[in-house]
Amino acid sequence: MELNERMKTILAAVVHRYFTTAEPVSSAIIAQKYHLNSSTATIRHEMYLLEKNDYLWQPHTSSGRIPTDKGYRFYVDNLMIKNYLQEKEKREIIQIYKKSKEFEKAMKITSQLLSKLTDNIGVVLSPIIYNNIVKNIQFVSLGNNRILTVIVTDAGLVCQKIINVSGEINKDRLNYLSNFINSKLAEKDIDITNLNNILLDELEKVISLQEKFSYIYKFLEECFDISYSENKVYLDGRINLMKHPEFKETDKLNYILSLIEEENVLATTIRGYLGFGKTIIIIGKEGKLKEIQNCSLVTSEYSIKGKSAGAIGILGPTRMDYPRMISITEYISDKLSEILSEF
Amino acid sequence: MELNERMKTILAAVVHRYFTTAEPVSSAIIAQKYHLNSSTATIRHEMYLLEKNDYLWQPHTSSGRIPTDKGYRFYVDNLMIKNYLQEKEKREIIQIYKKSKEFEKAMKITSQLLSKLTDNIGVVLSPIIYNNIVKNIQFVSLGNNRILTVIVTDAGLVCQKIINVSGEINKDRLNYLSNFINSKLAEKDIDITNLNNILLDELEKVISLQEKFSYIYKFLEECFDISYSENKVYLDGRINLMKHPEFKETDKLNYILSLIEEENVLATTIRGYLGFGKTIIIIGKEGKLKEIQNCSLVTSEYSIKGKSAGAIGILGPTRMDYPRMISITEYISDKLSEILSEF
DNA sequence: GTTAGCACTCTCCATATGAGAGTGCTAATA
DNA sequence: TATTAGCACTCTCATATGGAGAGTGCTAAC
Repeated sequence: MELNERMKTILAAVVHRYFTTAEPVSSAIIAQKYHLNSSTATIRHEMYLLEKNDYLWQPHTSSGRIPTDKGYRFYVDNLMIKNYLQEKEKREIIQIYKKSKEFEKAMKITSQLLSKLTDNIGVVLSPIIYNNIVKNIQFVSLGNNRILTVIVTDAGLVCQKIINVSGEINKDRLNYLSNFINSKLAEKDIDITNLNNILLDELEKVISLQEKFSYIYKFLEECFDISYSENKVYLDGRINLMKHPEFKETDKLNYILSLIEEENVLATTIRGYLGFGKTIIIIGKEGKLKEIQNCSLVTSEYSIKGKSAGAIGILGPTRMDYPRMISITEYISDKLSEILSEF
Repeated sequence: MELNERMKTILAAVVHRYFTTAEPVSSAIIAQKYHLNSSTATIRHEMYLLEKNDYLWQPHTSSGRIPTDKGYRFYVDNLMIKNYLQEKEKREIIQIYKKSKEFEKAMKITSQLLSKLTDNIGVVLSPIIYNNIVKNIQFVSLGNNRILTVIVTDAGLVCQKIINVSGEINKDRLNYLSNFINSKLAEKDIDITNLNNILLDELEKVISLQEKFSYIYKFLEECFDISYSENKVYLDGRINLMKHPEFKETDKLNYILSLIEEENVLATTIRGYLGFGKTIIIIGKEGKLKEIQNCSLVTSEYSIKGKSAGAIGILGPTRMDYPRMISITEYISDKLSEILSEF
């Protein structure tokens, strides 16, 4: 069924009013506050039709209406008016980012900003570096048979890993190995997923058979292991959920937070939406995770030097101010892209 | 007033029963379950005296009794029977720690273990390195005028920091500087707080006046800045609070969690108790933070190679199984000490 | 010093009641 | 045909009421 103009106006009004008050919206309120030139009876009739078509629902007969997931979806896709952050807000965000001279800090600040500005949960996925070309690998001997391996990629990402070796590696040998590796990296572009394949092959040509079966080879294998690129998740503002009346009951809250505590599940879900567009909005049951079926997720990709690197997002009740959530998420992801590209 | 034996037994019984059921404890229950050879009337009389002396209180006349902070304190100091973890539990903990080949992971696992085993919030403070002697400082050039500085201490702690330099530093010069610094470090023991004082003085003798006023000197200053030793806090199990009936009401929960979200406040508080003994127990209002006045904190120091390095702890309602909380916290802090010492 | 007995207090739960908000339906109207 | 006024009906929510049950405090007796 095609919605007529009045129905669209009413739907938008219900979404807006419900977001504002968190109470079912009555026909009278719409007539009063949204200046439709129709009587409550007419509005009621339209609402009845909207309900029959699954855009609205009632908690019980004789109560006002609440948007369904479908209602929200229609609103987001067709009715919502894009919101732009005020210049003042933008300046404040930039100001806060000035403190982040460091990668970890930038991630943390981002999740804090998201949660503070939206009163929801802020989520930041650390950059994935799979598609990054490795520019340089260095070894730093820390003593006690520990070696710090530092990998620098073309996008400027730095990955570190301390490796415990089961025997001593001579300093000169370590230097030789690192020089050899870096000369190979200079010769051809190798991305981080292929380190193991390509470099170990090359190294086999220059290391002795004895070394090949010793801890030195084991060490090299561990160096090139892609588990560098840990899926780190930065979460902030879990408490914010409690501000929303839909989570007044501790059970519901508990249910959601149990998912949140398992940071990885949420991260994997968000990664699953990567590549489908700059900003993705998942409303209620559209998502697969049953713990957050009365929540919506607004995610936005960020990039480093033009390469898509990760995503940030906010998680809150389906009853949210979508235009604002989207503008905040997008603006922050743009800023984060800029900052990470400068690092 | 000196408590007689029966009063002590009754107090211990009330603490135990109240911990188990979270309901005010009646005289009848104590007579039944704790095999005192006295009638309920007698027990009631003793409870009346305990209440008059501030060891117990009643939510209302004609309800059972609940321990006060003073009651818990007396129980912890005088009545409680030390609890030892079962061998099976110890093995499980050791098993889980086997996954932690890495510093960050060890910290995270520790906070998870604490929260899972105690059903409370697990807190882990990262090691402070102030009293550590610096063994070695290395510079790794990352390109784009970024230099990774790695400091290794005698306890084996590794601190890293990426520094953005405002101009290029010649590779040989960087090598010279690092060699010079390391030779000085070998000559005398310098702890991390004194890096700035001692090394900059020494360096002034070997760098040119031009360098002294350039970005190179600035870089060195930043290298030796002790902000390396960031007070990182690992928190786990915020949801656990909700399992406890005392936090059923969202307001109370909110109040506490607002503190928890400010990780640093909690960290600073715990640091404040460092040095007063291996295990410190703060019950209810004994603590200064008003947000957690109906909570108790059990903290235990851990060390690295015999040097006190930091603390772990659990935070939960004052109504907790103190003997078990203590044994878990202590056992885990010992294991953590071992693991960090091996790194 | 201890205890049986009992009146008294307070909570908690189920039930009842009425006001208020909002709808659905119908018949009248433009 | 679309819109609207009017009204009966439904459901929630806040408040009041009463009775059962748990537990105490007190007193008198042992």
